[in-house]
Amino acid sequence: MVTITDISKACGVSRATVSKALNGAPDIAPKTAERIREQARALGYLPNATARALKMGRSYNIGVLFSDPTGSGITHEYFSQILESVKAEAERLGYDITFISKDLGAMSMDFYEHAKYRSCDGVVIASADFQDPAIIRLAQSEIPTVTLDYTFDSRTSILSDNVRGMEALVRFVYERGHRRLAFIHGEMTSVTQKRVASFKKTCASLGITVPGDFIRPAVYHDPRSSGLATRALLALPEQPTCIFYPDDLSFLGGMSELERHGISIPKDMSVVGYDGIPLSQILRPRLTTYRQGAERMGSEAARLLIEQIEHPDTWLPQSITVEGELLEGDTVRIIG
Amino acid sequence: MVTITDISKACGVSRATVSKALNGAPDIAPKTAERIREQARALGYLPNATARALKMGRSYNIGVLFSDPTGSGITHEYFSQILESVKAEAERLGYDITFISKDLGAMSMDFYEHAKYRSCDGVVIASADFQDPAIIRLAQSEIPTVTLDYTFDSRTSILSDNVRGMEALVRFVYERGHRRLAFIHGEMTSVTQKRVASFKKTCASLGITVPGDFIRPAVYHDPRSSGLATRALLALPEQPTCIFYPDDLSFLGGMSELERHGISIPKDMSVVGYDGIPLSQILRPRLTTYRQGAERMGSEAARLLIEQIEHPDTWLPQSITVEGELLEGDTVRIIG
DNA sequence: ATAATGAACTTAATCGATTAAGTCAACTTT
DNA sequence: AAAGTTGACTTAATCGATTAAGTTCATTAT
Repeated sequence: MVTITDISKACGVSRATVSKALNGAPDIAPKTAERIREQARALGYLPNATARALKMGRSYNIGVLFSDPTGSGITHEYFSQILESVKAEAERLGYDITFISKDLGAMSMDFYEHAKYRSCDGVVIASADFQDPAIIRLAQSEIPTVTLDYTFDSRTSILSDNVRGMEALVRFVYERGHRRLAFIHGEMTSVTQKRVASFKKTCASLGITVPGDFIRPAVYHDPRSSGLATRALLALPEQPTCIFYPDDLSFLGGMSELERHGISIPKDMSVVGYDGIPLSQILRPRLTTYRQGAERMGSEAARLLIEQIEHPDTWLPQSITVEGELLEGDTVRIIG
Repeated sequence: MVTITDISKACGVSRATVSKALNGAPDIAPKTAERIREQARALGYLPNATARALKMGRSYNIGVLFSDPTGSGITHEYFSQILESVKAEAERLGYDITFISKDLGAMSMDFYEHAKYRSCDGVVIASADFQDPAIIRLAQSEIPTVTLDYTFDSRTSILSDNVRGMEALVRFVYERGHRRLAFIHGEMTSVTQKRVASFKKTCASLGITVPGDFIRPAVYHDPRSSGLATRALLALPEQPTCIFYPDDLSFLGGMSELERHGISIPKDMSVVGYDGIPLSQILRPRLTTYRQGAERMGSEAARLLIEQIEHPDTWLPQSITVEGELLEGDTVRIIG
């Protein structure tokens, strides 16, 4: 491995001079600096991030936390989009990313300890159980964090516009004549609460009454569970004309169930999804859904985290809401 | 930050003793070791991976390289499954993972330089252009590597059983009476070559003649391109009875195109995919496809890489082929 | 009683890079 | 000419942990 010592010997200067020259310090003669840089290139010198991190107390490495209780965090298209854009933005700003998990090999550590152990300059908490004490500990620690879709007190977060998204969907189907709307929702997280509340509120403001059994619990990203919820809806004496699914993938479970009953979309039943993953627009019929700005959420998360890392003293916690957009597919029939 | 120095002061011993005690060195009196461990716990001591890496020349960090030219490496379900299982296995063995990319912030470095810069103990090359000189440089460097779905000379690799997979699919549709098979394939990588060769060979051995225009080029994971290829096939005077798609996602493009022509699956046209991503089994009709053992490929990649890292002198390059399985969906009609 | 052995530590160097403080010669200022 | 200033370096400490090579003292062997 070529180190600054090798360069210093080759150039006949001290290691300090080499370090300064390579970092553009002002007290190095231009031609010395040039000679040093030339040698560094010739020898194939690469700075050692580890040594630099140790001395500077900055690793230029940020942690990313995906702790889906179901264990399939990054395999969901929505989250992998977020990961991809966090990664891209972080790299653009000179940071690498490392996954933060519980338990590393034999040592058992929690998220906070793992982040410290790896000297992460900050952590993006992308998908997690925000009630988990280990998550709370991390979010309340001295480590800069940015959470996605959840806000901890006095901490920075990136939020998807769940309230407006749901409102847009309800208005969209309302305008197409639907009055009997059923909503299958995911686990009762804060996001879900916002969506349910927005669904109810928008319905109410439009004069739509939603029967209690039109609101059905299911599990996010689980076609089976939304299939069951769909079946329950179909068993009701009076059926909805449009079903809201917790997310695009869940819609697929509903789709199979509807098919099994010989119900065709959108002729016999209208449906809308949520997320707007690329798949939703490849499917036929194209799903009407609300596309969350996953890409922007990821890049904003990385950007804000790094700003916070680089200006810790002047940092003011903030929440950014990233707007999405309604994708008008072919799964909502016009009634009347 | 609590360091071994703090512990050494609290216990009235030298830092060396603390280090040894915490690492279970044999020359520390059991009760001293216990006292030190007790203090470490009480003070909330966490080892510093950075310092340890600097001294030991081992970072317990492995790089993962996903460099899809289309830029959407990890957002594909197949690759995100691999990533997830590489991550899980690496963590189980005490390693963290860091993404390796070209260009980090202002510094421009290639993959090899990036891996060195971060002191990665090894790199899993999961998805890349294996002709890229930067990839070749990394794969031929002194850094331990494991490649997926490609073998560099004298290097370890994990291969998916493309030959057997394709053979299984051809035999499957053959047994159901199909004799006119069309194959839409992806970009001509080594994987594609294997699949095309296996397709042709199996057809030949079964006495099936494949017209030249039944073999169509497209692009992996691109529904649009496979849609176009599908259209071209439908324009032929004599059409196939079964279309092989390059992958499950590409099938979706074909599906839309077939639908547009009023062709129903599998009544009017049979199809098979490749990959066996979870989505393929959620769709209706369930896709007949060959499931690659993405999960095992990822965990084997991590396992072999780490073995290689930990026993560099006795390491013999090897290639492991991970078997997949045919998923019998509902997209192949029985003829006759 | 003296030497040898071994257990239980400590000393000090080291990994690679950064940086505050110091040195020294050349140049200005008065 | 003496004093001050500046430019261009060097010295040496430091980040936190590891480890080869001592050191010390108690115990055992001869």
